[in-house]
Amino acid sequence: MIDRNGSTGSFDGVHRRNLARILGLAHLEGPLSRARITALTGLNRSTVASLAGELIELGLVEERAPDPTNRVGRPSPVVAAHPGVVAVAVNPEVDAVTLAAVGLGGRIDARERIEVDDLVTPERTALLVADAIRRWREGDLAHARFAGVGLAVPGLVRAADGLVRFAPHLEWRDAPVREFVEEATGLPASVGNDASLGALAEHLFGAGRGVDDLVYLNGGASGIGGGLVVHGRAVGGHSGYAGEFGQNRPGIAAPEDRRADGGVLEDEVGRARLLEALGLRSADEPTLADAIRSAVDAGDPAIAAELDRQRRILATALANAVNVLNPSLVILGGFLATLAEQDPDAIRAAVAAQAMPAAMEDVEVVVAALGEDRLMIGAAELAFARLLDDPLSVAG
Amino acid sequence: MIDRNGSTGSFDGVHRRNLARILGLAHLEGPLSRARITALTGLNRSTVASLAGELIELGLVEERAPDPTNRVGRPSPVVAAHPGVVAVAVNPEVDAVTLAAVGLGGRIDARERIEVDDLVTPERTALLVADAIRRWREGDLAHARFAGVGLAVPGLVRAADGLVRFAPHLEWRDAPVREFVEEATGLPASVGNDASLGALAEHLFGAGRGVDDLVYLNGGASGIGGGLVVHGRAVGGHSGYAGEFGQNRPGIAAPEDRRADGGVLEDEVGRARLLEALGLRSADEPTLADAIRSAVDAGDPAIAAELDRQRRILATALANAVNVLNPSLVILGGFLATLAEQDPDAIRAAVAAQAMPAAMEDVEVVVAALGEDRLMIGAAELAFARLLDDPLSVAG
DNA sequence: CCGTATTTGTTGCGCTTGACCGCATATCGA
DNA sequence: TCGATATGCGGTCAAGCGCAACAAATACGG
Repeated sequence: MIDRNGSTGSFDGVHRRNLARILGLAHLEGPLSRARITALTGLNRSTVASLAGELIELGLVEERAPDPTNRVGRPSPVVAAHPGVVAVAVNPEVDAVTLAAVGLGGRIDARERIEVDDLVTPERTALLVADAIRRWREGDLAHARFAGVGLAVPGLVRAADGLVRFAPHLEWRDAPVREFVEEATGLPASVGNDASLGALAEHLFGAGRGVDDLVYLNGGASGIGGGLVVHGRAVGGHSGYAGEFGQNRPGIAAPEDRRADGGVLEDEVGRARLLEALGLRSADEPTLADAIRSAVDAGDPAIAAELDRQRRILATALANAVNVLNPSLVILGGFLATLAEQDPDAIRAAVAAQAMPAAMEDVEVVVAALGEDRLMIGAAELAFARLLDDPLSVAG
Repeated sequence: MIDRNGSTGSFDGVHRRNLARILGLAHLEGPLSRARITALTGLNRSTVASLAGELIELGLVEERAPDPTNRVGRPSPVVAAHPGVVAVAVNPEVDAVTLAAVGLGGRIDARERIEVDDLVTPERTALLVADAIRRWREGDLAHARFAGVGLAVPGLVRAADGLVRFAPHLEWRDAPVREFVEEATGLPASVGNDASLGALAEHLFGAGRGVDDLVYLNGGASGIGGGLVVHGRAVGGHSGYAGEFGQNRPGIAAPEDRRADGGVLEDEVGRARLLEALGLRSADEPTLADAIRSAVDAGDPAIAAELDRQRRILATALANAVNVLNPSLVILGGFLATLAEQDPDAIRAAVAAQAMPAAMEDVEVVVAALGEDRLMIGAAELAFARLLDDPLSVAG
């Protein structure tokens, strides 16, 4: 109740937390010397040595010969996450299921995109995952240790049990996909919302590294999702549904900017309206971005007006978020990144015009950095969570 | 950098944290038996006894004879926050400065409201505080230990150094009021935004007790402010300006509902427009509430329409917050509470109509519980923060 | 090529602290 | 009055981290 962390307040708790801190550093910061770990954690040299040794015995990290560092003094061994520890990341989508084996540190060891004709069911997703793991185990990843499976699902996921409450495009409703995957693979599985996991990935490994308060918005084919980081932690909310910016209703200053009566953000700001303005039927992300660039370069007034309109409305939604959350960073992904890249200062200026000046002082608006690996890395993080939180939990 | 808490990860850290946990329990839960502390913390009986003894020696808690508990077994001594430990809470406002001496546990030992004719300056505020402390020290609180001063300021407060960036109604701009108070009183001082501190108080002692994810909105004379609690912690944002709901621009579905062109939430939803609909010039909070009740009971259509209009717009703003933060509780204070109490289910229904159904499942909308003491308790919490975080920091 | 300064790993020791155990004590019910 | 239950208290134990001394590995200067 008050006690957050099992055995906090006891020696065991200290030990576990210190192990977790070192493993976390190896995971997030990449390979780093024991000396650097000592500096970053404030622990004693001897303590770091002993903890690192314990992590080595657990098979979670390995020590390499020191990097040649042109500095005086005895060189310090480099501690790195063990390459044999991998998580399975899964992203079921309308047209395909993407799977990846992701190592600690965010290294992607294998990646597959399995196209599907019909909508994939939760049961079939589980089978595809089990099948991929079997193939990987017979191939390059024969000696890998699979820590678990993380699923990034485009829909609402209940945090308590990983139940997919509703994924409109997949037509999943109250789908216990976590249990299906655990049964099919024998591995622990976790489920999260795709945009929230994207936010997590950008926070840990992308444009939001080291930023403790950020807002992430992603424009996908199916709408606008997002995620928050507050106090350096991803925000799930009470049930795990936090971050649904697409369902917000921002103010629309000019009535002629409104397209959908009583509509929400993703009715007004969306790929479909951009495609329409371009006269295209459909396009994937890079194609759309190229088409927009060409049209703007050619001086097409229709696309310029539509871009401006969407930017204005997006800016109001972002200003609302800035006022409430006072982040230091706003990250835009998907077609929202395209919207922003087209005129990098325009978005920030439009937000600044509507948000409190003080809150805007330290806000940067940037484009997401991780590209298509984002969801795989976020999903893997979910699968690694238990291990990173308590490395001893995997001890045999 | 990684290490949040000074000496976390060492024995000293464990000891300090355990002391802080017990003091925190006595502070937040009120007097409680050693047995209950043992149960709540998971610490060993002997450990609790030793830690409690240490806190007694520090003069922070005291032990009383056991409460008569009609149960078998040896009765357990009751641990309570020491009544002699107090914080000074200050709330400078346009017409008056309110001061209070608040004990651990939220008990208010003294309270003064000093009316001012002209706007109070930061310098004068500091003198008023020092003066009040002097009087208290000569009176009932002769033996009290003043832990510090907490100021709840109606304006933007920079978290890093407590600088009041801008308090429009007080006409303070970049006011180093914290330093003024520290110089005048010789006590450590902290400054926070009034609405954020109200949210903190409601979270710790009011309608939001035990709730880890909540949104608080307060309607004051000067506008709408608010605060958030995420992961059980108050949200300040990067610079401390978080919670400014009043500056948001929610969608307004019916154009005829709009009153201010290009206005923000507090231009549309405000006391002034309620007073106008009632034909009143000014009124304090209870008077306004009474007037609204009477008018509604009398079937006044103008006030009913205005209440409905404000509720609709407020509901959109709340729905936006619910979608993004997925709280389990929304707390309304000030005239927003009046707005809600008038028709308790109407607000929730209006929010539910515009927020995601799943996110609304577990949301309760309630009225603030603490009344006029809210800001004093929140400000005192600020002053107690250091002590509660590390009880040993006050050791001589 | 060698000595010195610098940095870091290693080792053993000691301190701190919470868990555990046994016994004394306090209350209630029979 | 006695047994059952639950707690307090003191002592002992075990575990983990810091510390200090020593050893090892590197750069630099002569």
